[in-house]
Amino acid sequence: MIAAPDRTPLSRDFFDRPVLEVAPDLLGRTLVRRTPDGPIELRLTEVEAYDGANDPGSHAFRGQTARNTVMFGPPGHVYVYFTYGMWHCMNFVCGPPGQASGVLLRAGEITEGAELARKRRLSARYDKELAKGPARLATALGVDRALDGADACGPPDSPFTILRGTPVPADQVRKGPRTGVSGDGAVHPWRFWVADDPTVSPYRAHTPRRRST
DNA sequence: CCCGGGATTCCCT
DNA sequence: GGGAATCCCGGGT
Repeated sequence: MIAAPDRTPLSRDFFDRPVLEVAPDLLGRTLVRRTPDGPIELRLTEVEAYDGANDPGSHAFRGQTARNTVMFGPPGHVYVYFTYGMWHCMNFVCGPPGQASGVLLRAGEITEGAELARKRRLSARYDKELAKGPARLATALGVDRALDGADACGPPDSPFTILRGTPVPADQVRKGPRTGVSGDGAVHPWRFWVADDPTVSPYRAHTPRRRST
């Protein structure tokens, strides 16, 4: 028998801790995303920590701007950014206001509403690829900048709710270098994933692009 | 499977 | 101006 995931919401205090504690603790949790067409649920399998102003890999490293304002606010809210001209990615803000830490949601398993996720991810050959990678995850859940700042610890009809789910035992948590991060920010092993999970995204070291003239 | 190149727009310098 | 917390497709092995 496998115990059913715990559908109690996580409290805001869960996120009001050092980001390196929160990130591995998020593995196995259930994110509910309520779309106009119905709910989609995701079991988190891969995340990355970004440690505020101390972290050269963080969007908060150079201080507060219009884009990253939500990172400097209270924990438990969602920071959504747009990147590479095409994609959105989402984070949970961690630590007290001003800390500007966050956890990037890199991959997960769709456990409810797969038919809704498939409509947004037409290139996915298998369901395990629906949310395999941070931009794929955001696409599958219908997340864009309009949801920047949404509260994942708010009322039960909100766009997001994060549930206790089934936390992953420490001996099944793996860690390694962050994906896609360049320069000094690449050295930290702040990517966390569930051992042997088929929905975890493949590691690709950062490769600088040439520019066309 | 692995690797390399192109897409496409916003943000900060 | 130039890079970006990425993805997809095509070609080779």
